[in-house]
Amino acid sequence: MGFMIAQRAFIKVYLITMVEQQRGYGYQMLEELRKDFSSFGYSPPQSEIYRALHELVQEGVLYRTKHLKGNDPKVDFQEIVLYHFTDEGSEKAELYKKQIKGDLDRCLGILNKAVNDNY
Amino acid sequence: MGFMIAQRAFIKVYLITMVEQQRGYGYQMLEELRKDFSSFGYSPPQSEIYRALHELVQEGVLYRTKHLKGNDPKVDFQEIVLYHFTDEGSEKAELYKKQIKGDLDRCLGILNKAVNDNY
DNA sequence: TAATGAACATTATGTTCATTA
DNA sequence: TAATGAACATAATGTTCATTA
Repeated sequence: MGFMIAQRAFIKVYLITMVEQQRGYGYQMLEELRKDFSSFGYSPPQSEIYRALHELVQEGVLYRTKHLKGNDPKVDFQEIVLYHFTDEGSEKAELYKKQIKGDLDRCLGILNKAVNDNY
Repeated sequence: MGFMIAQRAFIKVYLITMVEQQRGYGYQMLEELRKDFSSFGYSPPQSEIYRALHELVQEGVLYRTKHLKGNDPKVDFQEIVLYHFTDEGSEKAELYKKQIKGDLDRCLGILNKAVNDNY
């Protein structure tokens, strides 16, 4: 076991939740997370998002589809990658989330204890 | 800023608190921390304790004194190292603790948000 | 085994670069 | 600039070894 939860795992859980809600592609999720956490002074690095997504694909949780962003190819032909659950993906994802939930609680326990013990 | 608090910083705060309370030497503090956190599945590695203590000395917060562990040198001549605050040490330590408190709260905020958002 | 310390190895990250229907 | 990805660099750890008044 490590000390705190790994950033990667933390991000993966968010990505899973976002895919559940059909929310967007990598860059978009990155922006959303950055916005959501900016008040905490936390800005997830771009590389971590993509690494996390790649891992989820590797692990057979997600698969990818490519699309053009805009509907008018003349104006906007930027390619984006959307993510979806594979057949066993939803199940795997839930298991993973459950595991990470334990980790989050563990970290909360440790940190709360530290506050109690030292302040 | 990083993601979670670093283990080193976390341990340093505990060491400072322990030195405030005159509790023991490195190995002993290690054992105590391990015992305290065993229920969380967290066992701080030995190297981190010593590294943290060395850093606190480097930073001018603590200084060291060497002693023999037992009072009877025939029975026990194991050398131990005790730590004390330097003149400016207490002040520095309090500042450091204050800083880390902010970090702890930040981490708690992030983790609680994650639980709310994903579960 | 207790106690300290250093050396070594590895992983998780952060940073920068490359590419573009 | 938006979007994706890979490459590179480094810091923070975890693991093992050495030493012992």
